[in-house]
Amino acid sequence: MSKMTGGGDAPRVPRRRQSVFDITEARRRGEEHLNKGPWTLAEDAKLMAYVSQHGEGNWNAVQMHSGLSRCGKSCRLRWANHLRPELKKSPLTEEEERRIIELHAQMGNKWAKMATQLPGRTDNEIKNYWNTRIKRMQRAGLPLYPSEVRQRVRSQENQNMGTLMSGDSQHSEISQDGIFNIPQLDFKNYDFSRAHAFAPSGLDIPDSSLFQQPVGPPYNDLIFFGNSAKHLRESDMFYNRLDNSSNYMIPANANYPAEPPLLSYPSNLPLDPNYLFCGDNLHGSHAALNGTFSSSAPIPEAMKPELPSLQYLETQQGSWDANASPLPSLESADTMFQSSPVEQYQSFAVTPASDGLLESVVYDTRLPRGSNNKDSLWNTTDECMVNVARTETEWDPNSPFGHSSASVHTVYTPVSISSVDDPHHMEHTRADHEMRQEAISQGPPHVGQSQETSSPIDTTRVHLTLAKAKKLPVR
DNA sequence: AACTGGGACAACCGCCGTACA
DNA sequence: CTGTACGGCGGTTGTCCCAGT
Repeated sequence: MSKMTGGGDAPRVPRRRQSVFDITEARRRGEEHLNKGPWTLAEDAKLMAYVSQHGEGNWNAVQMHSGLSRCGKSCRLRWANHLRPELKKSPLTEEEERRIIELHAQMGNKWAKMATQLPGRTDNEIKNYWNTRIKRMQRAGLPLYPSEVRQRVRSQENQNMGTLMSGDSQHSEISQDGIFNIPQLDFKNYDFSRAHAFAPSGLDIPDSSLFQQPVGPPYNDLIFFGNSAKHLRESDMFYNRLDNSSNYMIPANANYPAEPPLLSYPSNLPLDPNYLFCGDNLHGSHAALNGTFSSSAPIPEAMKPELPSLQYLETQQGSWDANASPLPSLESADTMFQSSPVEQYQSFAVTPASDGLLESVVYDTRLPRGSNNKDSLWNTTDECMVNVARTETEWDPNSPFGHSSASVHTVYTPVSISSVDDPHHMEHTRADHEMRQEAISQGPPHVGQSQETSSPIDTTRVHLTLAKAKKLPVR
């Protein structure tokens, strides 16, 4: 796997963190005498002795019975992650790595659940592995999931969508959790030791798949773009693909600079899945299909991409309609901004891929100024404004599907089923709106102008999340 | 040799659900 | 029904080690 895993056999000797306050500090501050930071061998011994005598659980009693100066939480964590005898201390095997990816594709950031499928492995271990993987892939501009996974997911999503649209809940893949179940993914043929092998495949989507899906399976092709040009350039294959495939990342009418545009994907970039759907009235889809890239403008709110499992956000019921045009008409750039101000957003975003799958997402493009083509946002501004249909969004760049139940429930405001005309909704979004207006006001003139026009359809954005109802926030 | 960046890992924090008084 | 304690979970941060420059 990586350079560090080789030494996994020799557990690192815990060292005291310099930043954690120690016992004396705690005393000085009059706080309870509870140790923090790395565990010592003596502490481990005490904890193990306690557990062997009293069993697991009742962790808050550990301090009392064993004399450990650790809070119950800390004890539980230490036991669960390090001292349990059944834990594997060896580095993750390739098979385990496969399994993790597979599981993540199925359940998103459900580390604990994933851990139950990987005997001897802890949620923390899996989480760390995944987070490292994300960074690595992002840096290299590679998709998180092997092409096999994406393809399978895509086909599965098509099936799911078909089922959804037909209203045949009996055959739906939706589980009781409100999450789509997808079949086991076969990683047998995937060579994890050669991650670059699938770099091109991440972009290797048949043209036919780009626009012919009535409803874009949200996010199958998750591609990370490094934060820096340096990183992006490291991926020659990716670059070549960029150059050669106008259907992809580059708008057909874009004027290319002498060198390919530099793309990056801010790690905190919020992306709106809505954006990715190919409904007629989804502005985002316009942008996507127009190949419009977004700017690297600062995002008004700090948002983090979260990770996913298979969930569908319904942006518009209509967009799921089979009659919905899979290919939004090409419109002028101005059209892209004609949505309710509430949902105007200075953008970032666009999805290259409009295969509807789109995780292929990218941002922070640097475009040539002074282009000739006025119809192209690319050419009218290098700080492209894209209407992002969102209220609050967290985008999950890690999943082939987009949002996890967690992300869905934490991210999407429950405007569900209500329109923005709803007073409550308006109230909720006012703050956002103000911030966004401020940001938008800095945009190109034509953008601000178009804000005044509100498209009715935009005001009825339904976020139908399939997350557990109990998870939905009550606001 | 020093510096830097990335990876691995450990641990903490905050939130949430559940059990129980 | 309510408040509290506890445990679980996911996100984040801090530290160390190693390799490359």
